[in-house]
Amino acid sequence: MTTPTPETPAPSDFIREIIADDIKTGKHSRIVTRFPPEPNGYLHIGHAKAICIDFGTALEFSGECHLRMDDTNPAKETMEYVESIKNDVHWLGFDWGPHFYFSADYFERMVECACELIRKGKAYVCELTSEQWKDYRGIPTLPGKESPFRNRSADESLSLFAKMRAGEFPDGTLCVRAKIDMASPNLHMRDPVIYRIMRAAHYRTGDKWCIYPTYDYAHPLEDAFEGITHSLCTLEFEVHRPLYDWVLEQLAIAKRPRQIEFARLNITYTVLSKRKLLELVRDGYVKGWDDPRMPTLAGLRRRGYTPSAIRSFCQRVGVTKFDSFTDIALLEFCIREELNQTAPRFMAVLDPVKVVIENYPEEKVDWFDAVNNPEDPAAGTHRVPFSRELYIERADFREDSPKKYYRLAPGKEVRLRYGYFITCTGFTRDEATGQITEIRCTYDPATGGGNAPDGRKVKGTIHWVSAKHAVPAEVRIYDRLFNVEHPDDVPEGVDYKTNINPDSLKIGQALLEPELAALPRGTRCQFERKGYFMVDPLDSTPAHPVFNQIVPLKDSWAKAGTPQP
RNA sequence: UGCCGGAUGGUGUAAUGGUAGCACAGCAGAUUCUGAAUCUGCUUGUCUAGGUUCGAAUCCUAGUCCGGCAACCA
Repeated sequence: MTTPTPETPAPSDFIREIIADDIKTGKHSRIVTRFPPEPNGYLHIGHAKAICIDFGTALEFSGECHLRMDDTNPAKETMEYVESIKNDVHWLGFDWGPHFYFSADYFERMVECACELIRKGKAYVCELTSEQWKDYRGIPTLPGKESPFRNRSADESLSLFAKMRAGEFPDGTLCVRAKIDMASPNLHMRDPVIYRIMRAAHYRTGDKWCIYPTYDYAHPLEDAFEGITHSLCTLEFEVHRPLYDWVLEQLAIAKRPRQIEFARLNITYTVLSKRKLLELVRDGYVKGWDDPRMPTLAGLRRRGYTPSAIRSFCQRVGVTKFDSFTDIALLEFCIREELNQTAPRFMAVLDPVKVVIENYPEEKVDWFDAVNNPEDPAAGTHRVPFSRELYIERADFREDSPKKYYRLAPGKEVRLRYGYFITCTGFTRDEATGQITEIRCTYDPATGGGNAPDGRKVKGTIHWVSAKHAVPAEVRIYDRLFNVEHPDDVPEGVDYKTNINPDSLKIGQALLEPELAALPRGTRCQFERKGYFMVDPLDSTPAHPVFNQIVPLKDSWAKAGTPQP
């Protein structure tokens, strides 16, 4: 198994403590974990947490982690999902080596185990319909009653089970139940179904089977077959643990894996349920599983998130049994933290307004050196052209000039980054729309490159592009998909989709400095003073560059509630 | 009114009977050719009530609140 470089020294948590203890006491000499997704959807950031726990702990303890498709329900599973899962786990930075498995490959062994349970009097074929079963099962506060088929002979059950497998009964008629305890306060122990009849083509086994094991029965077996030592899963399986243990006990399996549960990830302003994500894709609320607004790994990847930033996030989130809600600001922090160190800087104007430098010659062009990354001197510099007509950000000019405002305004001087100091001498406005159409300035020829020989300071530095060198590009500005912290938190009868943010995608035309327009697909960079962007890996072409905003830069000026003086 | 689990600042997470710490967020200031980054400082917390103890977030008792569980889903 290969490893991503650890972001920080190994964290500790209650699961790692258990494992460390198991090694110390000699219970296990080598640990084996597994990540067992059902291939019925794309992996999302919640899975990333589980992957980091499953693969991460195995790695730290020099063990191994298996990737297993938990495909016991053919109705919802497809090969497309299998491929996407493998791709995403790999992309995140983890490697399962030769340990890639399918539950479906264990079906034969599982049937043998079921027969053994029947022979031992621990399971039986039941003919109650699921409707009827509701009465027998009882409710949490009252015990259930036993199925009339519960005490039929093992031989009879065995024979019926064989016929079930042979396809002699319609879907949903007979089933195999574990014989446990109809009075158990834990509903999962009231003779749960372990095999059901379901005629559905399985993406891996085709039409070979018409009976399929249920999760509760299959999972402990798969874990045992693979020699898993620690079976890590989310909290909702906690009440299933007695059943997990029961199955392994009845079959007298010597080396029994231990199931340990941790809290699943929740993040503000997003939903992390496969059902809902599928709905967003299927009903066109987003443009696919890899829509950059989606919390799927495919979406985050397309957006420009890095595997290491996601791993860093998962580590910062921690591992506990407390059902928590993590602030999406933490995820944004993680990607900014990394990109600040690694992303080259360029200038791009997203909402352009023209500036004319009145005292700058018509045909002249200056080429200035721009630092690629102030955090990394080794990244070098690149050249940026300056000429008489420029574009600056509309928001970097105001007619009035409130206190603490140090961008461009009539009579005020600012620095054009890496260029000259300019002073605004006037502007024209379209009277019909009220929009500023052109800003007039003069420049100080002594300030080339952005430094004043007389040592005078300007408080404001703004970015710009030379009009005649500017390259137009499409920019996609993404915002959170939901406009409330807890999109799922809706009153009875209200759908979570009413919380969808209608402005989660804004497409604009930006003007880029020439070098920026030449970056290859998939390149991450910073638009100075705006944010981190990535050249879209699919849609961008040299003739039509497309940039996705990964995350904006923090903006304390905007936060100060600025627009108002 | 059943079973299982959980409760530490706004959020997430440490402290395993001995000074409640870290991160994110927020707020101030310094610095800055990115109102970014960086640096400094600050605000805010042990669910409640009893008990054990020299000493309790931690142990005990009783409550309160929150989450999960009644698919032939996983």
